[in-house]
Amino acid sequence: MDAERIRESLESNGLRFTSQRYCVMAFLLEHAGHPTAAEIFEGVNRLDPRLSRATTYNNLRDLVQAGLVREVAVEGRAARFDAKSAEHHHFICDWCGRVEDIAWYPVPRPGAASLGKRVVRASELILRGLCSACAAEKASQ
Amino acid sequence: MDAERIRESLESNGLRFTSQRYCVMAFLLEHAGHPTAAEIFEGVNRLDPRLSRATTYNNLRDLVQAGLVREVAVEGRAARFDAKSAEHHHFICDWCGRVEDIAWYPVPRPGAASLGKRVVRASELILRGLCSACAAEKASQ
DNA sequence: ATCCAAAATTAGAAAGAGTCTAAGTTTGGC
DNA sequence: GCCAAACTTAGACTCTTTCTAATTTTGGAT
Repeated sequence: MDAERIRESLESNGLRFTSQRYCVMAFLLEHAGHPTAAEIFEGVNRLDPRLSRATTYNNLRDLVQAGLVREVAVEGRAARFDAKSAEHHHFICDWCGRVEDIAWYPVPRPGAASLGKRVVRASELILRGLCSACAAEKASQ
Repeated sequence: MDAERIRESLESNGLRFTSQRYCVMAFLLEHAGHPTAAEIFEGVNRLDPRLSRATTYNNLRDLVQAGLVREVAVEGRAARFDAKSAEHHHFICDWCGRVEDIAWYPVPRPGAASLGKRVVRASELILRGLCSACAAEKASQ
């Protein structure tokens, strides 16, 4: 996704194209490893100090609302972010908190009976366990 | 699950049976609405002031590790807790953050190829959208 | 029953993550 | 170029959770 594509995505969602917004989105596209807000702030701010912490959070919130970015809450740790590209599932490491993508495959949604009057917008499958690095470390101990 | 059953569950996981631990577990069994740590602390502490905030968190951590309690991280909000009983999925309201149970049905796990050397301990399906209260409120506006 | 070490609990301080405020700056339509 | 709305900012603040160091409780061994 180049700058023009990002501009279009933002504007079609009623968001202005600002230098800061662009940098946050570009950082997420270049760093697919699910960075935290703090990592995004540091990464962008190091290259271009015209980005504050508050704006990092504001822009992440706006990008999530616009559907361009996905947020993954991890128990007891900072949330992680993900530029939405191809559909995929997530794996969360119990030990180090790392979030990894798992190739997408279809998962059935529940029937209307068990949903009642709820309005379902999205469904996601989360796998938990040990990432390969942590599994190796545990095995060698 | 009565006191004796709770005692056995705790001891078979190497946890001592303490008054505080019991109260936290009992509170979760009686309040299936996925309370937050703060709600559990207030609820138990009101009846029996011999429970501190730190112990609430310590016990929740221990109970989760022992597999008796499930923790649900919600983006931008306090985690919610759940005494593990019958298997079920979760619905999280985008608007109010409420967590609700969805009747269980089997969900396929990914093939070994897409897992690599990861060790998968659990998988969970999370549905997102508006709970019936929030959906009704939105519709009436 | 009593003693002991390990486990658990406590209050309060501190850390970490995220939000808010009020003032200043940028954006894009006119 | 002008203007209002949108955006950004620094830093204070809130909320959730963890840590610390001292005290208490627990259950096994006498």
